[in-house]
Amino acid sequence: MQSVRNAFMNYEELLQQYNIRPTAVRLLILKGIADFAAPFSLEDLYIFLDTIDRSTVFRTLVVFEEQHLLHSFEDGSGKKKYCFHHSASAVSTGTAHDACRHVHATCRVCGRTMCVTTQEIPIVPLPEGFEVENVNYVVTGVCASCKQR
Amino acid sequence: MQSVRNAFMNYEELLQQYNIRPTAVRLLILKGIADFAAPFSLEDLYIFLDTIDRSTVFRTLVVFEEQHLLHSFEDGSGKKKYCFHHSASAVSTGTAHDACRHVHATCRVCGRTMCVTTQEIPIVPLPEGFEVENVNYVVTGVCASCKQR
DNA sequence: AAAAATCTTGCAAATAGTTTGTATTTCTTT
DNA sequence: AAAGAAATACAAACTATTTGCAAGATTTTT
Repeated sequence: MQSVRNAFMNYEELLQQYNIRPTAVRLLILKGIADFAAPFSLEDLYIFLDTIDRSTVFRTLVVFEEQHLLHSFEDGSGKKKYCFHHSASAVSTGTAHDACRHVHATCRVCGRTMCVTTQEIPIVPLPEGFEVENVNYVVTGVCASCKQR
Repeated sequence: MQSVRNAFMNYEELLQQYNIRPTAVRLLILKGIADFAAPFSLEDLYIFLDTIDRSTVFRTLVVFEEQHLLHSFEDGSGKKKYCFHHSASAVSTGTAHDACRHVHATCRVCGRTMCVTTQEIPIVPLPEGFEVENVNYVVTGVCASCKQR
């Protein structure tokens, strides 16, 4: 699979790869998402896109997540955050393997969340018989640039 | 420090240890909390206590968390969850060491969240200069008893 | 012990964020 | 081109949290 952040990628094909009908609005929303370097909230995206209705943005995010183009998680900010999958397995496997496998670091001061992709989330032993579907590991604190000030 | 779950503990002393004035309402709320074997939401506690106002319960939880008697986290259910610290370090150190150090497992079917205290959360390398204050590791899936049905 | 100051609580309402109902528009298929 | 299906916008509902304020309780000061 091509990288979702490749500057030369074809957004239309990308949506089709994920079995999402590439409507005009969805392409606009996808382009908007690609402009975010870090996880974003519904609000972030809605403000950025400006002309598209909030409920449309919301329902589009639901579709994108259902089709595993995005994943969502909570970082403690009170707003659900979304981001692209960083692995390339989503389309090929279509299974639970497309769950998020990286750590998120949220700065309490500036509110930004970063993806920590240098290492996968370490697995811990769980209660007997618990079937894992998703793992969410969020570190909260103060980022380097906020600490200087 | 005595265990917060000791059946013979003195709730009044416990609050004082955490620098919380032990009012009648706070003692009722603390006793209510002690009846939950697993993390609970504001709503859980409010319904359980029944006679105490929701905003009072809320503000009490804020105080309990500020004084590090409880910690809170999000498990993806949309409701903030609270639970006692499982370590005994809170009073003695008074530092970031009283942050939650264990994994939570949430069942998508029954909605319950369990504390996985068999092992501490494994540490991962973070961006240069990031100062960790809190770590939240939540596994979502289906628990053993829900899987049987 | 009374008065003043501070903290706590209950009630009501505001806020924030997400989600849904429905009519209209757009797209796809026939 | 017409019919059917899907997507979108607008409005409003819903869920959970949070806050303003007045009344009550507790602590401190005089």
